[in-house]
Amino acid sequence: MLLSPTPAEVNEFADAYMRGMRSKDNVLVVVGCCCVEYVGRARSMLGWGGRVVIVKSDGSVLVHQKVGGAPVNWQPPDTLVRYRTEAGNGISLFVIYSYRLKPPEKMYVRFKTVDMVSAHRLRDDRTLRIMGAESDIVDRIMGDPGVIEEGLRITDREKQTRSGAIDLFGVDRDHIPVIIEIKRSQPTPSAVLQLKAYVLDHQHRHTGAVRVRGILCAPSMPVMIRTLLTENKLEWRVFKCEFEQVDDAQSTLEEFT
Amino acid sequence: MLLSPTPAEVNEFADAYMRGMRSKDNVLVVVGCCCVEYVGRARSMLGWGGRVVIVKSDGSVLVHQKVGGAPVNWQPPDTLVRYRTEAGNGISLFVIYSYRLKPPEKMYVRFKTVDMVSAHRLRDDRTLRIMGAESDIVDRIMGDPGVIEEGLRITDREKQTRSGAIDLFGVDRDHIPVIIEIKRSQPTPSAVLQLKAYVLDHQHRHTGAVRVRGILCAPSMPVMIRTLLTENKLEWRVFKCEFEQVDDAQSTLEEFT
DNA sequence: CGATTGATCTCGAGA
DNA sequence: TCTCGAGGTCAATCG
Repeated sequence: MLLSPTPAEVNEFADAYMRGMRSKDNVLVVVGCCCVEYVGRARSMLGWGGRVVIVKSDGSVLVHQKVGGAPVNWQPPDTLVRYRTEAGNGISLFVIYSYRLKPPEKMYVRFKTVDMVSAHRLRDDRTLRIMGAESDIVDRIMGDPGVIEEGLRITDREKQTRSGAIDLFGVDRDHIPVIIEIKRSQPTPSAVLQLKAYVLDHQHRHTGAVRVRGILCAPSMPVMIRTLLTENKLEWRVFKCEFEQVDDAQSTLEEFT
Repeated sequence: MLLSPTPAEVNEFADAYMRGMRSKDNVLVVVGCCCVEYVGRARSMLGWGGRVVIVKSDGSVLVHQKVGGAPVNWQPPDTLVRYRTEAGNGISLFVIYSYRLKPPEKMYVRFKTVDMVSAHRLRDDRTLRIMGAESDIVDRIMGDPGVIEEGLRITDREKQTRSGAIDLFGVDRDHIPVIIEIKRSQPTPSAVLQLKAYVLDHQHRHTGAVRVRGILCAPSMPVMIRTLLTENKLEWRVFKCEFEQVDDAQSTLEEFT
């Protein structure tokens, strides 16, 4: 860790900690006044300002401004990273240069001052375990079909068809078959096409005047999607699954006053 | 900046630098062994491991593992952040707790050891200037319609229809109306549907035997998309905007050997 | 390897 | 405030 180092010192430091095979677990953090230039699938320029830059040994580079959840500039993993010093306008600069070929893109992060640079060996073999995926929502609806429609009864889950797997299959209160397609995020037109394919497939297999309902179930339903559904004689339900517990919301709010 | 501080010291440090109105420009960086719990739109758990955590004064919290371009856990801007110490299993923990109401989600980052904590005042009023967005490509084509087709004349940009906004609208050399949909990245089936909707909408409004052409313009055109376009009597043009300079690609490659 | 799909997407424009 | 579409989307999965 160095405080207010010269460009040459940062350069030496970065090379020392991020080069070689032993650096697999290492991460570099640089805080200072820099500008950023990106050329690749698009092109961008960011003028001088204080930022936090993270370089990971897998090649990821992240440039964070003081605001915003996303990096203002970045390179993805498997990018080649090199450290340099540059002489510009009489002052010396520390440069993080990153480059990759597919697609061809490069990024320059040029520091005119560095407040702090530090390297850290991160020992970490854990991966994120996440709950609330589409399958979990299917579980929830199987457990309580009433959230979709009164009198609905689910008979199959992940029912296989030649078009793929139907999320849920059942019958409504009038004994009419219902095909339900579930999306945990905002549905796309392809979700409508998918549902339509299931319905058509079911009608083909049960040749005759069998009526089949198709319902798209998602947390939101854009107008374009509603139009597509209506055109295809399909239905929709807006359903969102919340995981937040209400119990400590109150006490939490009090704490934040 | 503190090296190997106790949980109480980190807590005091974080509070001191991140509280109050003067901290608007401040960013906190914490490196250490932590675990993360998230509950909200989904739910997740991440076991103990070394990570880099960034807290911005706009409320953003980012948890980065040693690999990957995206944070493993995060909270977006406008999240409320509080620092605490917790006693767990005989050891003391430093905790970054963040919470927001819409949508309700919370995240706990619990540190059992902290290698380094630092706070930085980032002076930065610059915003990213980006070139090559979809609108820039639309500009480019407006300036030189010939890249799409000889004799094409553009009459409208962002022309509003009931189905949404058409990127470009014009007439070809035979005075036949042309609707152009532009994608800066690989087109999806929904782009075809969108274009089809515009064409149908135009035909509905101008009832009669008015012929309208629809052209999808993108940097690549997968076979499936070509099939869909053909089925819908639509056309396509492959058009890509290059930004990469070839000049230093060679020298760059040599440097990385 | 490219093609497709989901995401705690993020972010910004427009109603 | 909410909706909706674009993104240097990213990242995982599938053929």
